[in-house]
Amino acid sequence: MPSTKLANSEAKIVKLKDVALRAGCSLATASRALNGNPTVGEVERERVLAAAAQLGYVPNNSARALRAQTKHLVGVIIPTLDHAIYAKMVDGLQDRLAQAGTSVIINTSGYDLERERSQARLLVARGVEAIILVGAEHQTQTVETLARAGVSQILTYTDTPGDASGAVGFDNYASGISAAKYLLELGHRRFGMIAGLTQHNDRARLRRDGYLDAIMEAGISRDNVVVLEAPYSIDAGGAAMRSLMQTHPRPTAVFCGSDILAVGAVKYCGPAGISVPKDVSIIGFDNLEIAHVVEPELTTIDVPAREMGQMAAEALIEFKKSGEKGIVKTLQTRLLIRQSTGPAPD
Amino acid sequence: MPSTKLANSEAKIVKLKDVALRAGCSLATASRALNGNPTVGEVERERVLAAAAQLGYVPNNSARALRAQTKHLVGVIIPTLDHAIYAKMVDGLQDRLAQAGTSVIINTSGYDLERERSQARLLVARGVEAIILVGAEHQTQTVETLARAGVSQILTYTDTPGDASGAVGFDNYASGISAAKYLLELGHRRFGMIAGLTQHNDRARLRRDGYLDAIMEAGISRDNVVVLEAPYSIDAGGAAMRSLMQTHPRPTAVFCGSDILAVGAVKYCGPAGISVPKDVSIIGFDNLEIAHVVEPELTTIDVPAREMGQMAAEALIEFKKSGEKGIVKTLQTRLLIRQSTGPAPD
DNA sequence: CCAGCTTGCGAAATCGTTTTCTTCGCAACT
DNA sequence: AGTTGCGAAGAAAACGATTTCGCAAGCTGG
Repeated sequence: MPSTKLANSEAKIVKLKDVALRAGCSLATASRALNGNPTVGEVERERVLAAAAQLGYVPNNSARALRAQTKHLVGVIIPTLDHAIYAKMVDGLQDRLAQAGTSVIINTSGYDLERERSQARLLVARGVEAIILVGAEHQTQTVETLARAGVSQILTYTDTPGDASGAVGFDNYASGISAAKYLLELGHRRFGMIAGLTQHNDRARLRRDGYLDAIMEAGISRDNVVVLEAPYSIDAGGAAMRSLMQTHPRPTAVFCGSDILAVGAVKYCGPAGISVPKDVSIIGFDNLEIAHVVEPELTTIDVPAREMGQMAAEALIEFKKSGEKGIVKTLQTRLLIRQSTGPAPD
Repeated sequence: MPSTKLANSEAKIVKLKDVALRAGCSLATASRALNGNPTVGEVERERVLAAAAQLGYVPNNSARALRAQTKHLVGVIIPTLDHAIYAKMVDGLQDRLAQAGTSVIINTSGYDLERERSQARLLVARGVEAIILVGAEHQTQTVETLARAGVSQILTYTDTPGDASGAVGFDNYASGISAAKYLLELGHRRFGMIAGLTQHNDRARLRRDGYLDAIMEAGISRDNVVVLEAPYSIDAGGAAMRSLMQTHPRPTAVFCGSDILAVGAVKYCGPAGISVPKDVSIIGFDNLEIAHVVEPELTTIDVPAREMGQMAAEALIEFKKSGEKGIVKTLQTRLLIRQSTGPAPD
């Protein structure tokens, strides 16, 4: 019944038919003109384009998708938008995909792979053509659901695609190694690490393993390195640092799995009478803005998050064209030396 | 052919017709059964549901959306995901909307209203049923496009809905006043402000105006307050602070339109030999994480960003039910007094 | 000058649902 | 008995685009 609602009095939606009418041609021609089909003449095309512009025509995507079987829609599932590192990645992704006329639906899993799975299913129902995930570790059900629905997957923050269509990221393990090497060069011999929670998080795990392996490699005894885990929050980082500083002998260098943790660690030291970097060196990860704000400024490993998002978008586009699985784009992380690290105390 | 299914290369898509066939009923009945329409008998419904489950039926969202004109899809356009304040808002929004079975498409405008307009068009084309915008100032074309497409609009970060369907936010003007009042109470008489770029940004403008008006109200001469504008970045905040500190006589209190700017300001002071808060008091806005990290910790105005997102979601749901335009939900900002403010120097 | 090709365009089929319209049967009322 | 009312379910009409097919010119080459 038309009388039920009359909130929007003038809500006339302009359809392709209206455009065609205005341009004085058929629906078919209008459609072709707008889609850049070369079989339509120059004059006619101009007329259609002009009409569309004048009327402010916006094509109905559902109809288009229904008929043409292309939705120009991808989903992304990240742990949380709260952390700048993921927000930046999504920003880059979104930016690049928008240029290709593709929209992005975002879901957050809160580091919970179970929730990730249900989000994935939801996205499939929504008809996304592809999905962007973080990390290499996922439930087999997630992967299967996606594969069965013919949804291609791009992994980020990792350089090992596994069964996915592609991966865009960096070598977490190597990054851990580089942190260790730098600290070893500075003469440190007793190490600590505040890792993110490694369960169901391959990135946190690999950073830790790289760090540990490089230290072992240098002939340091496993007794001289203490590893703690903490959820990604400043407070948790501070708490972990406290535990670390209570061990005897205490480490002179601490590598943190994220700047968030590192900031917590640094902030703990001041009031506790521990000097950074004189008494203890601290390295972060991600190169967030806060790394620059905290005192002393944080030595950290820079992760090009925005580029990663952009390149993920490109990998996706590339994959859709070529159909070749296993595209890998590796980005480089860089150790940024600032003020939170220094030579080992005597 | 009776061969049930090829491995997983070419999975046959099961349509409603298949379900109906299997359940031995018509399309219409199958549709009704699946949608919980009460006019279908118990027995029939069970049969349809069973058939759908067995076949692993997933409705084609495009077709459904096309016919039923409901996509369970909303768009949000924010300036950038880079700033935690917006990321948090989106996070809250997404969270709450997901519970209602609605997905969110995110676009970023980079504080550019022109880009916002084109993003809006894109979202309309995608068929979003509503759109969430930031602030009250938008191009008339944006508003028109949305109105014409029958897309409801919810504004955030503002409490004045204008022509939109609703607004969820806070009183930027009043927040500016409260900052000024607090500084006046502390005895300050010469004021500075580092505002965000106020062009096309009503929020930045209102905060500034509230601040200024409250100061004037207290009988302070306009000569004793200097207002600068800066893009939202730490460096720009620092640069603005430098300019501010070079005026004579220089302000003893500075209000910044964002914590980002305030952090830049605070960071500038240390090396410049200016003590915060002894020589100059600084107030931020947003209560970002960095406000807590910088030394001294920042007095700031807390903006409940995540709640704002959640409430925007609720406003939207409410609006869809009632159809009443002009829902306004006002949130309270709070002045959080920390260490970057103190009594005016003698 | 005509067969054969290309080009430009319109009519109509199509995508997979939801929703209206209709029909049918049966119980209940006048 | 005839009519009405009602619940359940099927047939067919939307929804708004794209795409297939076919037709009518306008060429070209033999």
